Amino acid sequence: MSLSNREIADIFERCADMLQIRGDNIHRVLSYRRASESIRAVPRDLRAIASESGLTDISYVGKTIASKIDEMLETDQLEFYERLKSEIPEGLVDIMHINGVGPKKAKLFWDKLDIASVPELQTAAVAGKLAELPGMGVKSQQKILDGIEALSRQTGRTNIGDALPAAQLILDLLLELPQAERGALAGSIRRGRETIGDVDILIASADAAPIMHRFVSMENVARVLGHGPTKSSVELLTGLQVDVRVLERARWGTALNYFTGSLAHNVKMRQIALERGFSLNEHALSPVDEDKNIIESAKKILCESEEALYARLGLQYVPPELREDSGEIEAARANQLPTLIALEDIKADLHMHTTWSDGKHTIREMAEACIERGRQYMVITDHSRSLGIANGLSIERLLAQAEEVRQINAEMGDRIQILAGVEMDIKADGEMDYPDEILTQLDFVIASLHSGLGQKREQITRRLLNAIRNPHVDMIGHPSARQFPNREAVDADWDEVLAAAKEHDTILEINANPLRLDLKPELARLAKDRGVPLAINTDAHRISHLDLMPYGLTNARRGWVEAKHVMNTWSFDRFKAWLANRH
DNA sequence: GCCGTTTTCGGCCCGACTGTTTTCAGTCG
Repeated sequence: MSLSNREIADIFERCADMLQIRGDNIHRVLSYRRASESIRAVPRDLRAIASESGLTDISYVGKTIASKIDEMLETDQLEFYERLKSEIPEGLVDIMHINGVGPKKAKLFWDKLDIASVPELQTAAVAGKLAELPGMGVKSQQKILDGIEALSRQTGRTNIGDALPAAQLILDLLLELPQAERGALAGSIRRGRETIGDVDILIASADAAPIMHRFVSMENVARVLGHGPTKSSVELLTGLQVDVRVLERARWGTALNYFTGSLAHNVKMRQIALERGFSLNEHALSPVDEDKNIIESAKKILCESEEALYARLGLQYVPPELREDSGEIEAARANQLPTLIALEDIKADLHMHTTWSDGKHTIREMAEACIERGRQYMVITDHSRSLGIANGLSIERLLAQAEEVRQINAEMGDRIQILAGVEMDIKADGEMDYPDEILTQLDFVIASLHSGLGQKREQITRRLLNAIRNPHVDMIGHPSARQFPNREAVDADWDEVLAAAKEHDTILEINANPLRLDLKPELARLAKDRGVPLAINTDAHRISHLDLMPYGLTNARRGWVEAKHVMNTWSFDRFKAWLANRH
């Protein structure tokens, strides 16, 4: 066994927590946190990076952390972490993750009451022992009990497909108030992350009280976590936490930028502001003196729009999806940000299901729905015979379906072009689910992994390569097969997979379903950098799923993908010519 | 512990809110 990127990132995160409890320098703690986040986002195997350009190429990985990574890759453990564990009980890290408890409180409980786990803390709280501690009281004790309960209720982060509609409803509700001048979603939901910790909403208004009141008294509020004059937080009945902040319209640009994040992006923004003689916060750009102290007498610069703020700092406007400190600041400075793909660029959907397998609507119904959504062409791609659970198509049924697709396509005239395809299983042994002579009779073939997802890297990689090298396979569907919340991406050698896809001109899909979003952004970025053709598809199993396309677009944008990288932005004639050339 | 379009040393965000305080500490984002 060898440690994965994720496991290594987890270890660094726990190191940061323990160092913080121990009271180490906060910037040292932050270094470990930043390194952890950075490693988590790396799409390639750390081992490959170590043997090539070197681990310090990863941002926030310096000499010390690089050598710690090396140690983990070689020995599967980290001496530094083991030492910390002998010093700080691991349970304190869990305690620190309770809402309302930080490193100081965790250490206090350990020092004074010898508490080293969440259950012990709960017992002490129920017995009323926490309230007797210095700086604590009955309310703090109750808050901790609530926090423990919330922790057990919550399964972590919320998928964007659940969070976004819920957030949008609340925003719309607040914007109905006459006092609300404008409003927006901020935070990770605006950046389009796959999962959301909590929802941030900003409202511009000169009269905050009615907005705060309306927000905390919504009918779907489970409990009010905070209710101040300009900021309130609630937990919804679904367990999702939502924060609303009210601010002056004149400060909208700085505030929206600040609360959109990411933290790492904001840090860089502030650095650039300082270079230009300003301290930047959510309220304004404030002129500073040589010692970087704010000059109180100087006039502060307010920004009513984000565009104005970026312009003030000499930067191109950075779309929210790029704000992860992964090169966007440098690109904005050099005026070299990409023109990200947008929904209007999409001309087709290359992956959808019908009643022939596990879809809910007929070919004709899906076609009409695609026409309504402005698609110029589409591919019907039901499941193949091995996927029995999804009513996969036998060879006879597959060919009969292709016949029906062509018939309906003829009926549709020039309203839309429908191609006959299939989503074929890459079987667990690496074989394709249909023989070549059947595949030649189809217009478009997707190959996907649906089984044997826990196989070892060599085996998964070999299966993907088999599919990519098959001359009849045009696209790999949801290549990593990850699914939120519980199914991890398969372990594959993505360097090899991308190289093969490039060589054989095989499309890798960006699956738009919010439970998949696969390729993930980091891999999509790597793929387009290496010249691999991409496509963004809904994988619709019913008409309403066709509207999930924007999630795929957002995911692609997070991978710096432009329209020119994506095949289903092509005209039908160009796409058809590409297919003809392949087959 | 990391980082460098002022730098290889000296920075690294800080304001709102809560609960405990009686002027502030801790947490959060």
